[in-house]
Amino acid sequence: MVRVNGVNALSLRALARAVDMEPQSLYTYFASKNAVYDQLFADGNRELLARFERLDVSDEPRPALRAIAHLFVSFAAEDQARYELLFLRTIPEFEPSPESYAIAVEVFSKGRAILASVGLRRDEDFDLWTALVSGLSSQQLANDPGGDRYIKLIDNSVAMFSEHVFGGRDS
Amino acid sequence: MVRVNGVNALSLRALARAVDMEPQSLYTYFASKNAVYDQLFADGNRELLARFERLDVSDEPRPALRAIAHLFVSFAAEDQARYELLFLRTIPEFEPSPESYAIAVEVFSKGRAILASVGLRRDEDFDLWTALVSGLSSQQLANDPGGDRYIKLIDNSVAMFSEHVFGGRDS
DNA sequence: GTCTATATTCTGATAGAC
DNA sequence: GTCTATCAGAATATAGAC
Repeated sequence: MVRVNGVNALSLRALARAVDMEPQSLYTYFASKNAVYDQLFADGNRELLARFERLDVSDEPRPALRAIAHLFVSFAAEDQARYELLFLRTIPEFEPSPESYAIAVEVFSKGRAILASVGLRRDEDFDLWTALVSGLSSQQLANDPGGDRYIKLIDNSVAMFSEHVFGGRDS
Repeated sequence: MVRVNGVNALSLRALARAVDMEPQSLYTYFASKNAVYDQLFADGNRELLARFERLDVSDEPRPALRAIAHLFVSFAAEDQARYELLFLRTIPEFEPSPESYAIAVEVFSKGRAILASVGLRRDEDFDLWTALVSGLSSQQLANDPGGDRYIKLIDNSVAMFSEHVFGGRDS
């Protein structure tokens, strides 16, 4: 539902109908609407974390950064609503529970650790990296949903970034 | 209203109350709720266009790019809801009217023309530029609203980008 | 665990008097 | 141009029978 109609189109009534239930029965499973968002938030982060953990990271910075960027932008491009829920603050009243937020922190730490392992350790560089990758993601979603206009720019972006932070050499 | 509570918090009733009107009287001014969004969309784009036109663009690429990036990221950081409305596809049912969309196209053309004037002419480079600048913007809004964590990275980002597209020389 | 029934409040929108 | 009155339906959520 959320994937098709956006994160704000979620209605407990429609969700219940989709699983052949009366809307009221959902309250057996979710304490509130935000609890549903919270579950989606947690699931999304778990999925991203799993992909990070499955990733075979090269020792060489450039191939490693390429793989990470492809992983993230693909994850983002797959599902606009999930991207909004996880990375944009688009539902003002929603805040993840501590348990769900902990998973998001884990994702962040994992990403950070991978980047550190290829030599990217400065806070500024990490922020610049996330800005670059999230920019490609959000532009892909907003301006070419379903296409690959910005996905095609990933390798070029990584080259630009690597040159900037690593200079001529490789670490 | 939208600025404070987000783009989805807009209700015609609350809007009417805010201007001391009965909700029904709004229909004298707006044919529908989407017409209100459309007005905001047009106003936002007009404002951005005006700022672009006011901008005194340097002949040198690097200072020019810095000024453009600062202009855009500042515009974005000022107002999360406006940014969502103009640049993210966060209201699924809303599509700007042809008249309003024309203003958005004008903004795009103006930005494109300014970048071309400092030597940035390839489509790919332009897309990479917008990804970088929108990445800084959306990260600033999502992770440090009201702060300057990503704004501080602008000059560094422009240096990285310029080096990549212009190489050693300046155009 | 699922249902019926219901509470409460909100939503966008229209008709027609003044 | 603004109002009153009203529609038709949406929303989240609770109480209590089975």
